[in-house]
Amino acid sequence: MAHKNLTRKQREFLRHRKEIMQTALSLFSQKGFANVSMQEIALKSEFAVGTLYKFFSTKEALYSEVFKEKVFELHSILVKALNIPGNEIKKMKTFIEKKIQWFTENMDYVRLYVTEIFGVGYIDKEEFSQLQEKNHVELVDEICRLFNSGIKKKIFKQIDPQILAISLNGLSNGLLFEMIENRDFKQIDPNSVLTIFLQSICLKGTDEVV
Amino acid sequence: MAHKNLTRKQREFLRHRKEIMQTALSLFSQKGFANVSMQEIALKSEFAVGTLYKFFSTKEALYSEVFKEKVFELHSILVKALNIPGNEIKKMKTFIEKKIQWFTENMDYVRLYVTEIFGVGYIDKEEFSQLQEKNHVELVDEICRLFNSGIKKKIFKQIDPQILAISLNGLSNGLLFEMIENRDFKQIDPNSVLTIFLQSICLKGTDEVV
DNA sequence: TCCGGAAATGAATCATGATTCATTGTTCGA
DNA sequence: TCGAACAATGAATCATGATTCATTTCCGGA
Repeated sequence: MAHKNLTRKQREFLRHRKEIMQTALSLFSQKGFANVSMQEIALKSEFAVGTLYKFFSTKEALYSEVFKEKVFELHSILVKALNIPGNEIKKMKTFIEKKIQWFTENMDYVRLYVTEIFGVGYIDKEEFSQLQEKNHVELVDEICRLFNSGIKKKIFKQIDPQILAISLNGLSNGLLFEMIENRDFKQIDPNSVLTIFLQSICLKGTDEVV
Repeated sequence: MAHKNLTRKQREFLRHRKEIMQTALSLFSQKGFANVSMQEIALKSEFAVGTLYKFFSTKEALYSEVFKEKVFELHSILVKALNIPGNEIKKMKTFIEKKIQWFTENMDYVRLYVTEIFGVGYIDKEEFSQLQEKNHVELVDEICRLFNSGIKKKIFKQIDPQILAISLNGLSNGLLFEMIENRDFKQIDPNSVLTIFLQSICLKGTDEVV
């Protein structure tokens, strides 16, 4: 990104801002929006309360920034995964793997994410659901494209790609759900579950194709 | 349940209690724990604030009661669904249908449910996760039993029932996820998704079996 | 009808925590 | 070195809403 031609002051400003956001993310993730006070964020980030307000006009604004940054991060990882070089099955596997990896690494954050998505969140509803909608549609489209091309190549059976996209999304979300709900889930390899799904939509066995 | 041999006073007490809980459920579901005040619950339920405290020692306690009642309701519906008369596929379908039906009818509440499960909730963590753990294990066991008996009867392929149970749970949860995240999801018939899953684990086509 | 105690009431108390702003510290060009 | 402009500080303010409790209302028996 544009990082040159900024004065030292400006760079410092940005660095401080980022520091605050990181602290806030970690606290919000651990304890949820309502259970974190500005005092606490100030303390941990080693700024004064008043200073936080120099960067973010309200607690909600801070939260919103922090939150949206992560949404973008995840979305871009997923889209990227669907576009790696390789055949359709490779792409699907990468998609799932990346998703699971990200969720695993950001499990604390995922809680916030779910809370917001499910509508009892703290971010301005209009703004967020619009963003969310946009991402969601984009992703489902991308997955549909994947299935379509797989069907054309006779790798997949001829099933409505829309339904497949949602099944895939649903299955992977469900797994994540399971992982989070049930901490000792790790004994189970997500791949084995994915395999079941693949078996049902692939014309041939998956191993020979990958 | 035991409802006779109570004085009128006692019955009235119970009725009032239930009324408060219903109001609270509806408010909490719509706006989440943090965004509902005791004043508001009092107003809507047509009792005075002080009265609420005659029934529930704190706001958390009220919430907890309301919340747990619903958890029991869902759990008992699911267990019942797995034990209707019929073959294994019939049971699975009923299970999914009942689950989807309940989630659909209680969509507002589901938000609370998810929030709690994902750990940023307001109910005493220890107590709740113990209850949740118990229910979850019970359910997975029940589903495993189902798959085992299906495998024995050669209706299902020979796949680790534990993995199947989690896949099924994951898939149906994921669908619900999708339904809630994306309001216009209703265009898609959950059965079509279930069918994909069934195809991959059934030895024969499902239609002939049901 | 009258009385004692149970039940209900809601204004007042109190705790928490977001937000403000007068004060203090820092930077840097003259 | 000096001081104007900018940045940081955190104690004080203020709003919200949970909880309490002194008072009132209700009820059943004498």
